[in-house]
Amino acid sequence: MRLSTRGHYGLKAMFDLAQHYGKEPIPLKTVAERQNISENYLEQLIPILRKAGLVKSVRGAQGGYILAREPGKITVGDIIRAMEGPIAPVECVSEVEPAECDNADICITRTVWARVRDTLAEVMDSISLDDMLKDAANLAEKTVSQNLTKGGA
Amino acid sequence: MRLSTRGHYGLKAMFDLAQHYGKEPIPLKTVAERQNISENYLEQLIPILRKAGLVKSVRGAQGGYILAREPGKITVGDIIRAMEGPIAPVECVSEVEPAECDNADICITRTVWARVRDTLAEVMDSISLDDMLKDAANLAEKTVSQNLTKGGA
DNA sequence: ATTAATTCCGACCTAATTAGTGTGATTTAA
DNA sequence: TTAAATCACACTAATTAGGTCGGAATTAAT
Repeated sequence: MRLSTRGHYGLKAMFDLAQHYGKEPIPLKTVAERQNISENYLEQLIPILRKAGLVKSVRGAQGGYILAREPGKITVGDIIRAMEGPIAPVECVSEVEPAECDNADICITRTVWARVRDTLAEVMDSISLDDMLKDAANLAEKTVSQNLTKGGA
Repeated sequence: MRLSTRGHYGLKAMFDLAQHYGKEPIPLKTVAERQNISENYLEQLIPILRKAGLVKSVRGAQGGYILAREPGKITVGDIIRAMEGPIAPVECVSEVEPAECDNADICITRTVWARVRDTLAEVMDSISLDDMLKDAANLAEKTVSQNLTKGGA
């Protein structure tokens, strides 16, 4: 039940773009450095996000990438589906084109996986990049107050 | 976000043992045939379940496997953890021995994965083999009434 | 005692996937 | 014109997935 680095790095990159969301495109090199990902590898991953319509690219000098929509309108689910394919603990309950199974009508494990799939989709679709930005802000605030407490007294 | 066949087959096998739970051990061959799994492969998987304390084996002729506890006391989570290792969408939020990460304190994607992990664990831990047996009974009943409707009229 | 059914154990195999690296062409702002 | 970028494609090493195979050890039934 593990994600590949594709999904992991994909979310990291998208979150980075969200943190620096504006009019200026962000070069991949910058994202790779900030997120500590191999630039070459990220260069191979980002077309997936582009083809999925999640980022826009600007070619040439001063070019880079920008989120295709506001951070509030991109969810973790969007990103993971793009990077890892449809959510499907097992093929026979894939969100798209579920594999045929001879005894699907009596298979109980199948209903278990369907429930897992739905739960997974629900939580991923419920978190947007904007939610993550807010979390980051909260976390930063707490860290500051912790530091104050530590440093103070 | 996909399960390997290990988890998939593991649950199938355990469900089969639950469906025929009693005093008599069930030979692996029977389970493999009923669940349509390669016997050789299942033979390689079942020791994992045994070592995890989920099934007991009886050697020799008329031997086989029995659930180590009542179906109500074995959950999907137990089985999946045994077959696939600790639940962890990414290593840094593994249920056991999470991998060290230099910037864990400020990493927001990490909190996302932790939430996914908890959701996943929650749903898997909430379903026991006994629940699955009950589902199967309900499903069978509906199928019968459907058949009656179809055949009748 | 023998046989047949069964678990148990470990070696082996092939194909696919993962997680990259590397090279170089193309585009474009400065 | 140059330097900073995206873009496209080929290559690779290591790991995992999903098995197969052969045979030893155990034990109920005959």
